[in-house]
Amino acid sequence: MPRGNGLGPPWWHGRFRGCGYKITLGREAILNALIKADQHLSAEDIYQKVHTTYPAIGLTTVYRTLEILVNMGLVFKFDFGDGRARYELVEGSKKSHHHHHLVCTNCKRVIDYTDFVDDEIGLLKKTEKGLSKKYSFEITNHVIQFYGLCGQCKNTK
Amino acid sequence: MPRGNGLGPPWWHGRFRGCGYKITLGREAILNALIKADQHLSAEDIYQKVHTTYPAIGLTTVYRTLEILVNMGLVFKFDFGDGRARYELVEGSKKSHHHHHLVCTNCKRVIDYTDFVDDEIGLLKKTEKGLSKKYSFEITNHVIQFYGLCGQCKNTK
DNA sequence: TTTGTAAATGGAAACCATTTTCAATAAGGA
DNA sequence: TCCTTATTGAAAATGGTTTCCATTTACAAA
Repeated sequence: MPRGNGLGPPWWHGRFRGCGYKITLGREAILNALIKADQHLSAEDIYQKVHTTYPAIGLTTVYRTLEILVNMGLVFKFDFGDGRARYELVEGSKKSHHHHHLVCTNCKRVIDYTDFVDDEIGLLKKTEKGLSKKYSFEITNHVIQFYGLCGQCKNTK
Repeated sequence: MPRGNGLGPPWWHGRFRGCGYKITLGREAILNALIKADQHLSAEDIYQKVHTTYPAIGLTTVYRTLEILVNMGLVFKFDFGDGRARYELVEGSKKSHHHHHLVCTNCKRVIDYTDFVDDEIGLLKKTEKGLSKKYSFEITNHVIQFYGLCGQCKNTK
C-alpha cells in the first residue's frame, strides 16, 4: 500500500533503487500522475498532466518510464481496442480495489466494476494454479474484460 | 455450427446477405482461411494464406473483411501485446471448443487452454447477467487472458 | 441475358501510437 | 567535486492499420 505522507521518501523509491534504476524528476512526476489519477490513463494523458507542472518532460520519457513500471509490476497496461494503450497503478492510492473492465465497443467508454470481482478472483486463483502446473507457466497477471454496448449506444442504434 | 460440406452454399452466406453484404471471392477466401486455420491469425497471416490461392487479394480487403466479421460476431479480435491484432472464428469448424489464452510476456507465445473453461464460463454468465442489469450494458463478448512467463522463458532468465 | 448502380476492391498514400537514434544532461557513488 | 553510466528530449523511423480514389464487381431489376 502506498504511503503518500510527506515523511521520508515515497514508497516506491526502494523498489526503484533495488532494480538499479535512478530516481529522476520525470519518473517521480509520472508516478505521481498515476497515483493522483487512480484510473486508466493513456501515455498522452500522462504526458499532458505531467507537462503542466514539469514542462521539460518528453513523451518519449513517458513511454520509457511506463515500460519500466509495467515490467516492475507496479502498473498494468490495458488495451481497450481503440488503438492506444492505457495504464493504471496496480494498487491505487485510495479508493480503488482490484477491478475489471466493461468496454463499450461503440463509443469506447470504459466502466470499472468491482462487483463480483471477489468471486472472479477466487476462481482465477484456482485456475491460475491449475494452469501454472499444467503448462509450467509462471503467471503474473490476468485480464478480464467484457465487451458490449453501453446504455446510451444501445438506445441510439 | 459450420457445415463445410459441398452441398448448398456455405453456412455463412445467409448471415452475410441478411446484413446486406455481398458475397465475393475475397470474402469467401478470407473466411475459408479462418475456418481452415481454426486458430488465431494476424491480418498479415491471412493475407499470405489467401494470396497463394487468390493472388489478386489486397491487404486492405483483408482488414475490411475482418472488421465486418468482427462486427457481425463471427470472428473474435484479440490483442496479445505484440502490436498486431489476431483474429479467430467464434466457432471453430472442428476441434475447437471455447477457449481462453495464456500469453508469455517475454516471447509472446500464446497457449490456448480449454481446461477450467467450463467453470469460468459458468461464473462469467452469472457476472454478465449482474453487470448487464446494474450498468444496463448489453454484453456480447468477453476476454480472459493470463500473462506470465512460459516454461522456456522462465528458465532462460 | 443485359443493364444500372451501389458496394467492393487494390494500391498508394496517409495516419498515428510507439520505438529508435543520438548527442547532451544529470544521478549518485567514489 | 569528479566520473561513469543511466537518462533524457527532439527528431526521425517504424509498422500495423486506415483512408482515398479511380476501377471493378455483385446482383437485382428490366
